Amino acid sequence: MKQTTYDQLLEAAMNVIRREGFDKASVSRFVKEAGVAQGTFYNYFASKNELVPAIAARILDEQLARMKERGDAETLEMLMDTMIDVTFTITEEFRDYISFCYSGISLYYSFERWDEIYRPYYVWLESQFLRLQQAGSITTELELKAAVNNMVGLIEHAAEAHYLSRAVTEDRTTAEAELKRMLVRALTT
Amino acid sequence: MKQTTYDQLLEAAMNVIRREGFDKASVSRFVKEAGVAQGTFYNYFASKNELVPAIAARILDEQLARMKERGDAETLEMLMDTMIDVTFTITEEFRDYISFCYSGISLYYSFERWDEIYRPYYVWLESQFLRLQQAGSITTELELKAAVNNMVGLIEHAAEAHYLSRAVTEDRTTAEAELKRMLVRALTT
Amino acid sequence: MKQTTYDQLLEAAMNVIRREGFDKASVSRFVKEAGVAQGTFYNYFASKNELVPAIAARILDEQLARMKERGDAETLEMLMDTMIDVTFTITEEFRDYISFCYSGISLYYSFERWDEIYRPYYVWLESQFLRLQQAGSITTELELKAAVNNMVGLIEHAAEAHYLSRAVTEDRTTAEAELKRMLVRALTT
Amino acid sequence: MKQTTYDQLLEAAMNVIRREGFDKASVSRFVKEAGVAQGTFYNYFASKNELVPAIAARILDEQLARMKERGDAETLEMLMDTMIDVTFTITEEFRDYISFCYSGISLYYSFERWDEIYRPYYVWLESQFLRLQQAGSITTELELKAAVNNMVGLIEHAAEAHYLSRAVTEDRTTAEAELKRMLVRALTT
DNA sequence: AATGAATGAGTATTCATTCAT
DNA sequence: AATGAATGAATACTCATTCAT
Repeated sequence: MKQTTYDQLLEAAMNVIRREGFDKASVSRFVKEAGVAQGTFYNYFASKNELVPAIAARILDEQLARMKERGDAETLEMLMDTMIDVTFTITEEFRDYISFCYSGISLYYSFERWDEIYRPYYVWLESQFLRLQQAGSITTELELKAAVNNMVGLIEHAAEAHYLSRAVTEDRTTAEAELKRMLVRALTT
Repeated sequence: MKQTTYDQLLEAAMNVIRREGFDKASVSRFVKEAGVAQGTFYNYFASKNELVPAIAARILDEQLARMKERGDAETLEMLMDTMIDVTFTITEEFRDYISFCYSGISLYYSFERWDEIYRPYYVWLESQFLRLQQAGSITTELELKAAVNNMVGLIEHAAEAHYLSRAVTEDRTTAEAELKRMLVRALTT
Repeated sequence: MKQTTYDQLLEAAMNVIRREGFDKASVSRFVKEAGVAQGTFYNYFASKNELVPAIAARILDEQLARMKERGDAETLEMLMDTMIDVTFTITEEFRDYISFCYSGISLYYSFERWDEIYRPYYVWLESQFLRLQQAGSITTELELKAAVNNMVGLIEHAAEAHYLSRAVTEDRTTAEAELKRMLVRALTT
Repeated sequence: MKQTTYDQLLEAAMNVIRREGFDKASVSRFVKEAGVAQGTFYNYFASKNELVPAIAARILDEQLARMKERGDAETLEMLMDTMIDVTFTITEEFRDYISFCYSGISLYYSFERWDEIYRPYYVWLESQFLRLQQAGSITTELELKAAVNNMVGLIEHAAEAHYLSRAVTEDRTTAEAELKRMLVRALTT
């Protein structure tokens, strides 16, 4: 399957940024690595800064795709397992970009930009929740949006603490187990 | 007492860097903020990068000065109390610069540069240890340099975990108490 | 035929350098004189220093073009006449740049850079020699590369002595005649 | 005998200029090498450029001093011998500065500046000529100023051709002998 | 006479962005 | 959609010179 020019550019930019850092990396390096002309970059990205949300979106897209791959969960616990596992894996894989995306977006853009990027992810999660509620697997007492929000927040926080901070002591399995216990206590009656 | 040009420049640079970040901050902003000419900057700093170790040294100088202010400790525990308290306070005050100094120095300079900056700090601490040992307040079994090294490392790690990571849960008093218990166990027989 | 931007820049730079000298001349003067933007210079020359070999190459290109214009020589003597005449004319025309190129290239670049610049010139000369040898106009005893090398060296030395040193006494015709006599003695049996 | 600050500065500047070239050499290097403060330079030289005629004068002073050392010549030939010998020696010793002085003075100053520098030298030579004429050793037919001028010009030209050009073939003794023969033919009846 | 801190104009170079083809 | 030459503002750094002490 042929890669679109957009994908070529984004991938090239991510490689260059990982090697050189966002500030030192230049648009001319991106296009050289992607094998396209200088001006082509601006057919796909309004500016160099626009790469930051694009990379963030790419990571979240990947994360969502992998969750969908696992099929519909039958219980809340199964959904949690999927979310935890995928989030930890993605955080490990894209650790080089995550904190850069956080600081980059907060530097160049408003908070609404984050919301926009996260929207498809939340939409899918909420539909999963709704399905489980309708099937009776989750108590309807749970306020859906808040619950999803908290889950995502807790899981991301744990994964980042595990992979991005200098002070990792426990192994991934332990970290995931502790996280799950906390989530179960928080979300089930 | 009139502030020296060096102090004016360093303070101005720290303000600008906090506002704009090191990369975006320009030498011309530093000098404008300090109210001196462009060239004056280079009478005091060989390059813009040279600000990084200068800021690190300034922070450590301040830390050392505050410890000296407290006077000579009579027991190891009193010395620990001073170190912990001052380190936590300084880390809180200069939290905006600390991780920037870590990454900046490791990026632009060799490890020896850190040693050089820390030297006066270690020299003073070792002299305090020696004094306590000679006064009989610390067992002479303790290998002085290693002990000082470990103490500093542990305390800094704890303070940074407390103030720089996004995951602060316990309050400062608790964090300090736990830290001290660990240190006491580590350094007394 | 419209002049390319490269040609505009090179010509402008040569004019400015002749007037102000290489050190005093600034890139901003080059681009102003060429009527292009500051950044355009760096689309064609990696640095200001890179003008030095570019000017040298331009002079040698001109020299080679004029020799080719004269058509294929039928005897070694005719080839000599062409080389001598063209070299003297070029040396006179570009006297302002020749010693500057010598010192500039040896200052900023390795000897290989000279070789690279001279290569097309030597390639053509060697092909001319080979043709004359195959046509029987030159004895095949002559070691081709060394002969070409020596010829070029002698002729350039004489032309430079004539036009660049302050001590010109004889007229050009005499200088050329003496030079030719020496070359004939050196290269024919 | 203690060296004056002026002498220290001039000597330091000459050393630095020989090593780094006039353009790259900086006033701060001069004063560092001379061991004086930055501002002191400007107590002795109106500008950095003013070093050029100062160096030229220093060389000519040295040349004149060495001629005077030899005592009064009794014949024109003896005077020639002295001039030739001293000029060749000085040219060899100061070869690094001579062409730099020529181009520097013509670049920054008017021709009169040269005259001014040469004046003491010519004054002394003319007095020597006059003495020899009055003693009957030189024919009074010789127009004094023109003769001195030509002598100096010829000798300097020969010495510079010998030491500064790339094409030195004959040895110094031969060069001096030829020069003298020419001078004798030119100046004696 | 000597000092040396302060000056500020000047330079080479970079790079995100534009636009005619 | 793609190109890539042209743009020009911006930046770190240099250094001859001044001047109050």
